Amino acid sequence: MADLRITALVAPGPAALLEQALSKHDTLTPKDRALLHHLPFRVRAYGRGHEIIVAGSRPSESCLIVSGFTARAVQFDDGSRQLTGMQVTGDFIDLHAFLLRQIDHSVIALTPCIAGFTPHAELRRLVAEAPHLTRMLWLTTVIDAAVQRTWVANFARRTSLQHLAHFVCELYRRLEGVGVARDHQFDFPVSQQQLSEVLGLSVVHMNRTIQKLRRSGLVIWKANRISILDLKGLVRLAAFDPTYLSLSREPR
Amino acid sequence: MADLRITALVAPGPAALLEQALSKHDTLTPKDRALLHHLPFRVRAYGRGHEIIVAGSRPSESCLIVSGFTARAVQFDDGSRQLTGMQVTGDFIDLHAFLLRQIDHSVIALTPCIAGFTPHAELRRLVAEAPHLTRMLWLTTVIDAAVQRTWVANFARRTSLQHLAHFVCELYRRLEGVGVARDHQFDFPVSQQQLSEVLGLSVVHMNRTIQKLRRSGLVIWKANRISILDLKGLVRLAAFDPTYLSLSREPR
DNA sequence: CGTCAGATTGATATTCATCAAGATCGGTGG
DNA sequence: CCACCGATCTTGATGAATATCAATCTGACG
Repeated sequence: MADLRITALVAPGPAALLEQALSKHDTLTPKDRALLHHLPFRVRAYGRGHEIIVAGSRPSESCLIVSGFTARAVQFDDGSRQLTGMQVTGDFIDLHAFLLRQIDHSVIALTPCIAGFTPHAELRRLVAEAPHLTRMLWLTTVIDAAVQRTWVANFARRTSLQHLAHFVCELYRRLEGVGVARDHQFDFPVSQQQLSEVLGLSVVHMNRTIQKLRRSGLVIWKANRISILDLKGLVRLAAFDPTYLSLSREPR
Repeated sequence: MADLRITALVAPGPAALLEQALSKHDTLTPKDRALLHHLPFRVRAYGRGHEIIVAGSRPSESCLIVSGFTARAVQFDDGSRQLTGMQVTGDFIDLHAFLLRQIDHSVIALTPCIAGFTPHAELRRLVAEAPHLTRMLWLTTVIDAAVQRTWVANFARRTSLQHLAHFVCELYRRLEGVGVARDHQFDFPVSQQQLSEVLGLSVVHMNRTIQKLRRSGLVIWKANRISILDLKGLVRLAAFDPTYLSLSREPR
């Protein structure tokens, strides 16, 4: 609890993070920014492996990641699960439930996480009053979908090595955008077991694919830290084209 | 051209289809319906294989499918492509471009298609004036994303037979919802080549997987028509749970 | 009847899952 | 300090799933 309070003082709060994230896509008016900063956020911390959003539930709040790595999880009958996407600092991960009502998947904390929650009633007010901000929030869900489209293509047509390389490229770009990665390096405290659930591989094959990527000399990956030595080479290997992340600032 | 005019007379127009599609998720007010029917739609026909939306372009209109099957396509450098989703009658497939500006993928006609286009300026007006309708349109993009999440899970964790079975289940549910399928049957004039691009398999393996599904006795699949003999069995094989399609009508 | 696209079959190579067994490392109690 | 433990990472061996290559078959249609 003491921990939490300190973090809240040192790091930007949910509203500031959201402002930063949205600003990557379009310029916000002073009125937009004011509205964002009036959104009330309840902040909560989660331990590794905890369920932040429970599949099948009907939340009355939507959730924004303040720090840590989370993943969307689809449960199977046999108890196994597939992680279908990763979210990082600044991602407003749960606008879905605002519209879906009943949420079809879980969101779990891959690492210790801090999340902020804001009531659907507030979002509803925003939609009624602030068309531009509404489009911006809508945009984040559409980009989320674009990322998933890319993931489908990766699963279907790329080798495991290319898939992993693409994953690293995407992660770096997204983390860089929120200031969590720089100089081609970032912390990635996610186990190979967890990563295998993201990439849909067995743990053994995940391990061998990571080793292959290491031997390629494009990255150094050890002790929960990834350093990209040759970003151009990695991008070429992954056939990574960041268009789908919509990282240009333009009128929306 | 004559063909097109006849179709427009016989079949429901874009606005009526959109009304029907949105009504699956929530009750529309008379005002909502009036606004929808005031949306101007430009209607156009496409031949098999034609590109309805071109990747990288910046459309000024958004597109709704009036009839036929379309797919989103991600192009690779080597000229091959992966189809990352299928759209059917009533799907407002291109709300994305309204927000993304530059569209990151193509949409192609898998069969002869009719599409309706409405200007972004009209949608923008709608967002400013009709909060409920805005949420409903937003909802359709979020459901689209939910479908893609499910696809990721299918690619990652299911056998090709289960994947195919899941695809048939989803397709039937969606076609049934817009009145294009009934009595556990529907036309599906898509070649195995095209389907292999959807499921991410080689054509040969696609063919063998279809044969396996036929031999299971759960479906009859010939001459571009699919008849589901044992829907329960197919659902069990596919582990199909339609929650992600959000087909319940409730306040959104 | 010839042609062509689509569907099918057989043979072989590659990728990946699975099972089983170490190796490494940080932490913990004696 | 050391022995032990559990979690994580790594390695080897084997079989199943899938891609690839090369034919052949089928039906629609001019």
